[in-house]
Amino acid sequence: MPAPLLTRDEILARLLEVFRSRGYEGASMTLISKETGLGKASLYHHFPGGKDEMVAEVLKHVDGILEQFVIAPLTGAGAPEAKLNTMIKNIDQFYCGGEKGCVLDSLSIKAGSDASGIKLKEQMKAWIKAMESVSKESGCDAREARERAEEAMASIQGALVVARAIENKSVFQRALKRLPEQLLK
Amino acid sequence: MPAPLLTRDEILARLLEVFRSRGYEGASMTLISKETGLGKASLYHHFPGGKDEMVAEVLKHVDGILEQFVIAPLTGAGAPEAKLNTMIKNIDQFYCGGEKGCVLDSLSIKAGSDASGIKLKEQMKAWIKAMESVSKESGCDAREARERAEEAMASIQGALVVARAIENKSVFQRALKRLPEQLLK
DNA sequence: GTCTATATAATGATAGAC
DNA sequence: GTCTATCATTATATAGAC
Repeated sequence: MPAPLLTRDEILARLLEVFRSRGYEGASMTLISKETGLGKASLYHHFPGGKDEMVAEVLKHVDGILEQFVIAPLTGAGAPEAKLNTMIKNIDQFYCGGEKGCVLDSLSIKAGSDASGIKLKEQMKAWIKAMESVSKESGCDAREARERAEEAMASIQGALVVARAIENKSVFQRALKRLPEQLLK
Repeated sequence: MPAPLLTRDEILARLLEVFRSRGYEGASMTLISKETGLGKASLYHHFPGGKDEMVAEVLKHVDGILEQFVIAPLTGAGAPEAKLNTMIKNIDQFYCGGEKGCVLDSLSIKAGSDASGIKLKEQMKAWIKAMESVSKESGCDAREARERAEEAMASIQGALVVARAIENKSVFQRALKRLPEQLLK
């Protein structure tokens, strides 16, 4: 009985990288095997439901990242501007300064209204809601805070798309820099 | 010798829909056959190079759409605000008010630095450049116009991503509404 | 130019040894 | 828990009739 080569968290972290760079259909079992270093049989041992279960577990893993990098910083104590700056620093790191794409975008192509589609929707809404709350704290009324948060989410996602497409990370960096004025009154 | 069921332009229009909704890997020949109404053998008659050639031809077709809906309106005669409003009306129609995604995003997952990747990059740059020119016309200096245009591109792309993810087209509508103040001095 | 039928390759998934 | 070997299915692509 060989010892596990990777912890479950390490496996999920690598799966996340494969899915966000290749999408659902582009992430073949052969590629997943290569990128994780695990044989196909090992992967099916960990995820008997195959790719669908991998996606489901990766999205649960993303729940944790979202909580740690976005929700907790934004909903804790402190001044709105300071809390927002923490989130900005975190997502700059998570997206490698704009080099890497967002899994909520990559996986949304395959996702219809199935389980993963619902999950993706919930996660983006949770992110928006957290930004909405700091916007309210800064003095925006309910509707304005909501709209500013949705626009901020679009700025982040759009900057990632454009940065990848034209291979220029500065677009993402400027989007991050504009977030405070975009969200706070 | 049966008569052609579809014109080449109609075929390309349908292929564009398949690729922008499913991405490269998600668009299987079986699905493409279903969505275009053409048998696989017919598809290979029109595109001997298979899916790669389809993508290449679809992107050439997108050149025309881009020229007609974006480049020509923005670089022709007229006041910057009027020209921009024409583009906004055009892309609102092309993306069905935010219902449909952008093929430059959907296909960017498969595209590395191959031919299609280079083409996607060129097309998004051409779009940005056209918006940059109206920004300059409105009084922005070179650098500011460039940055505003990149941010406008990110606004459009991001709004499409968010609108699809949270199933709320109003995000895209508001992004369109903000484009004039975003681009023009 | 389109069709049916088929060849060939890659895919997701499993069995059984260790 | 991981491996090699293999299965069944689906994929891309082609041949040849009409």
